[in-house]
Order: sequence, then structure tokens, then C-alpha cells
Amino acid sequence: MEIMPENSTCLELTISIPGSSSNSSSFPSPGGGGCGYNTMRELDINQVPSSGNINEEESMEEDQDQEEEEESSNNNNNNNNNGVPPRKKLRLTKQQSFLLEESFRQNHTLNPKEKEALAMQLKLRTRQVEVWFQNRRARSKLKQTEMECEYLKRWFGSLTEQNRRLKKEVEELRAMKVGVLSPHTCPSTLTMCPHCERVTTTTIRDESRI
DNA sequence: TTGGTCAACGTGTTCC
DNA sequence: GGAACACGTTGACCAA
Repeated sequence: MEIMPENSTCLELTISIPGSSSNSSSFPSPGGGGCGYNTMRELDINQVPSSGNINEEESMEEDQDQEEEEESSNNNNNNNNNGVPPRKKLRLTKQQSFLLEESFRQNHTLNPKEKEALAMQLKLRTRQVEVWFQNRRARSKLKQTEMECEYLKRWFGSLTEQNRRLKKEVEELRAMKVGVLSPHTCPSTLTMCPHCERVTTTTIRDESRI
């Protein structure tokens, strides 16, 4: 996208690199983006019990979560709510978010092997990793679109201002021309000043002196 | 209560 | 034709 704003000095449009620090969901930013990660309990209802990367406290919670998930899963299989199981909200842990963000920063798409490996590492299902990347790309694109929108608004403003100035200048020139061509004045020509790039009038008498 | 966030889903499109 | 993706939407959850 190439846009040249007024005077070509430009407001240069540098569109955000997805995954940049300004991103609301990036880690670490407690409470960043208003999602309330700092205060809310990191409850992951779909998560498999942890080992390895995640600390003991989280591990205990996730063991509990797994039981809930299994129960939920069983309930789902039993087709309560007319076969439509209640949808529960998964919240990724800080660690999971961090690793996903890191991965996204390196690459915005994953091949099946990378996806599987990441899912294993995060103790998530590959589908969850896949969905996370899809949503992350969407958020990234949205952010970029918002930035472009802001930029275009500013550019529109500067063009409007430039237009206003040019119109005013045209009015001045018209007035000047009327004055120059009026009776009792010498015929003149319009010339462009190379320094200020404004049009000035020169009388024929002036020119003859040169 | 309301608005924002985000995981998850359904569907259409693209690519191989 | 199927996998991967984009896009729009839903619903759970949270803070103000």
C-alpha cells in the first residue's frame, strides 16, 4: 500500500507487524487489553493435566480442571440440553499465552508438525492451537486495519487543509489579476518565484529594464 | 447491566 | 476432494 500524503514529506504509513509489543494480548502484560488476566483465576476447563513446564499450583488446578473436563465430556456424550452441551470458556494460562505469542512472532502459520509439537508442549489439543492461531491472525489483521483507518483519517485531514490553502491562494491570484488588468495600469505577466513557489506579477515596464 | 475480550464454532473460499 | 484458512458469529467471562 503506497500512499503519498501532502508535500511528499509524508506521514509514512508503517503498518503494525502482527505480534508486536503493542498487541493487547501479548505477554507479559498483566491485565493487558482489559482481559483481566491479572485478577482472574486461570481456569482451563479443556486442559489436560500438566507436568513439566507449568508450576505445581497451576498443575493442581489443572488436575481439577481435567476432572471437570472429563465430567463435562461425559455429560456431552450423554446429550443433555437436547444434544447441545453447554459451552464453557477456556482461558489459556499465562505460560500458554506466552508460548503461543512467541510462536506466532516467529511464524504466523504452523505446519501440521509444528502444530502438533506446540500442542504437546502446551498440553492442548491441536485444534485449540489451530483455533488460537486463526483468531490471532484475525486480531492482527484487525489491528492493522484500524491503523490504516487512523492513517487515512489523518491524511484526509491534511488534504482538506491543503485544499483550503490552495483555494485561498487561487482567490488571491484572481484578485491580483483583476487589479493588474484594470485600466491605467501597465500590462504585466505572471511569473513563478523559484524560492517561495508563489506566483507574482511583473509589469512589462519592469521586464524592459532587465 | 453493559460493553469488551477471546475461545470456539459454522461456513465459504483458496490452494494443492 | 480434502486440508487449511478467512471471516463472521456465538457465548462465557470479566471489569466498570
